[in-house]
Amino acid sequence: MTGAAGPIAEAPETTNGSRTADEASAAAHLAPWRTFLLAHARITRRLDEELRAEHGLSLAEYEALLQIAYAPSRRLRMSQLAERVLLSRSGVTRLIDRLVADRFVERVACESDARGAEAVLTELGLERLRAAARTHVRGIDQYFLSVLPDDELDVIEHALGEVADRAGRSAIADFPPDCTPDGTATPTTAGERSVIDAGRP
Amino acid sequence: MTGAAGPIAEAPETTNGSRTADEASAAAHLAPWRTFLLAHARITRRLDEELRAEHGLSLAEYEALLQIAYAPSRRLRMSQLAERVLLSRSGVTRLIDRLVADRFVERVACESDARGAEAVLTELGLERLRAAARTHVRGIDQYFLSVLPDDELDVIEHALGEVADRAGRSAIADFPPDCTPDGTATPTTAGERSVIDAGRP
DNA sequence: GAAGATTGAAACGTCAATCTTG
DNA sequence: CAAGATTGACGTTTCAATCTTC
Repeated sequence: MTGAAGPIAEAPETTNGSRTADEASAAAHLAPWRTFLLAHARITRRLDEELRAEHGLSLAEYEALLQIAYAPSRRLRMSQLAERVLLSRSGVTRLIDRLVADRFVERVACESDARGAEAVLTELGLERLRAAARTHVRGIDQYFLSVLPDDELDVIEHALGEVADRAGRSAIADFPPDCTPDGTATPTTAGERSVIDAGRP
Repeated sequence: MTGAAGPIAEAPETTNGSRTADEASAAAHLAPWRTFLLAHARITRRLDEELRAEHGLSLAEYEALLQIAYAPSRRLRMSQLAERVLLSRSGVTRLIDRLVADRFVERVACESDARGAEAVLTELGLERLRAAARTHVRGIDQYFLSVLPDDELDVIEHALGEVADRAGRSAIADFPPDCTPDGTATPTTAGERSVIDAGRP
């Protein structure tokens, strides 16, 4: 397990029975991460497809409408919307452009701060949102919530909350906890480590 | 909890003390899903930023190189690559275009099937991959694996595997398990249900 | 005709620069 | 000058159409 050769080792196909034990432990270690990626990609795609097919809304558009609907007076400042839908400011500007073109939202100047703009949900937008919500709730239940027992959902919520929190702290500054200049980094993800170590004599 | 008014109810601000109990149970029910989205967005962005900054590779490019490297003879058919990196066929064509331009990959005709093309990792590509793998492994450890105890990782892997599986089955056909034509759907995601129910007299 | 791969057109998102207002 | 929002230029990804080979 130490001098892991793995599939990226120098010798093309065999060095000494690599591709069995190493490969297994590698896959096992990376598995949670790849499963996480796969689950996200699949569900997200499903929800998006179903919303488009049944209501002509992308998932991003739906989530924007929902966030606006949840805000007081059904209106929300652009930058706050950006935070809630995980998009850049300019991304939100353009998303709202589309929703305005569809008459689901109106863009109005902010009274208290003339620099600001607010997105206000229209009656038409609310109707569309209500219809789309059925589809979206059904999808989340079908593909996520109803698939898992409550205790597993609890673990996921807690664990991924921890994860999101860890990844959310300042981009720079908490960088080199296990990354040393001389290359004595301490990666523990066995699978890809073979990629790293393979080049060493 | 039944006639939930929620924040999307007809009356602008009050109907009967909505926005406390309803709001709380709504948020609680949706929380695992939103946490899942947030965690994915944050980690993915971090990994991508770090790979770009330290090695000039996007996360997608890195993952493509890795998949090719893991394949026998370090070569992979385009369509197989598409499956493994969760991209469309045309997406992969263009991704490989970039990697070819960077000299990390060569595109060669498939011997056994003249329709096919294979992406072959170059020596330069392997070197870059090895360097980048350090960064990537460090990131996954730092933001994901090392954040969680093993038993939670096990739950996540198992649970999200289940989820990915459920969302991976045929797009059509397994649609209407809890969606009836007359609108008696059974959404259980309390939060957004208020959006749905609010319009009813 | 079906499958593998590529291409053109378009959708969507980001960064950097800009404009306006605080 | 800092903050909110928008715009222009650009990169990436997808869909639909196409070309080639099975």
